[in-house]
Amino acid sequence: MSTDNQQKSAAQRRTIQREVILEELSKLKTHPRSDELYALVRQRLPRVSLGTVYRNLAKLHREGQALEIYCGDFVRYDADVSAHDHFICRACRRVWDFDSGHGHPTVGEPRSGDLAGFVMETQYTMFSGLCPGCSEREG
Amino acid sequence: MSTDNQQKSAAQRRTIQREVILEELSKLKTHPRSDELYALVRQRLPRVSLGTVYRNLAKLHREGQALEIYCGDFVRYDADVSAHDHFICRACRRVWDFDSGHGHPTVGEPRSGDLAGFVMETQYTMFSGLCPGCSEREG
DNA sequence: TTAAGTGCAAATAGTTTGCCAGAGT
DNA sequence: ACTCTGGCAAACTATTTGCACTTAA
Repeated sequence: MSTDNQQKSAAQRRTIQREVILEELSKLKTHPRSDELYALVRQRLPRVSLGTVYRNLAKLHREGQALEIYCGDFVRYDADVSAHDHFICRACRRVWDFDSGHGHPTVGEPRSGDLAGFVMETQYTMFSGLCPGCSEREG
Repeated sequence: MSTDNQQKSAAQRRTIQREVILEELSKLKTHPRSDELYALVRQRLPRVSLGTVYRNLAKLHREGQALEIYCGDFVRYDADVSAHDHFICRACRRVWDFDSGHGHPTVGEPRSGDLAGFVMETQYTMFSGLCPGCSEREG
């Protein structure tokens, strides 16, 4: 009886804010924090609020247009949603893209019987250690 | 000239608090949050404070006796520090141990030249999706 | 027209920290 | 004794949310 085939997802409106947020995020390879991205977006939209940045990042993440990287203290964002992993420096906490070299094996059925029933959707590997700069500094 | 061969790490004192915290954490396979662990420890040490739980968990983590699992909203802890990965349910946010089946390949030299200089220390894979209970509920 | 989205500010909540008393070695 | 630790409460900070106003469709 309904005219749309979408389950019931509310209509999405195109806004300059979301557009600029995704554009600025896409320019970066640095996996910015929300406040770093906020500063950039503000240069183009001086009246934008941090709340809007958060709301749109969450939306972009839900739609699969952005990755959320949990770093403990905060979240970093990445507009590159292709299959890749990350390296986080334990000293400076910056994040790099990292191609682990063993690819992204798709996990089929888990081997142990007691894992039956789990629906696997995503997987991703986090590497950590020291980046070149910090490894020099720390010896 | 110094009598100890430790670099300068302050003397570690053995305290009941840390002992109980590690004991309770070790009993669990549920990767508790700090507040869940706090509730358990409190049953044995009613006057313990949440700050103490946090301080000791951080200490245990530094010493390699506990894992910190970043779940976005909060941190979960695990006393099993052997090589294993985790599955997090995106609906109920609970965490399970998960043996991915492809082991923990040690990453040798990164293949791309521009990754030279990175010191790799740890790596670990996070799986996510729906647990059996939530997958039933959500269809 | 109308409801999704925004700006703003206040509220949340997990975690950290300063301070002084208490306990391990 | 000498200091690392703990208890307590206040502080911090990343993130979320309520509300009235805008604006895309």
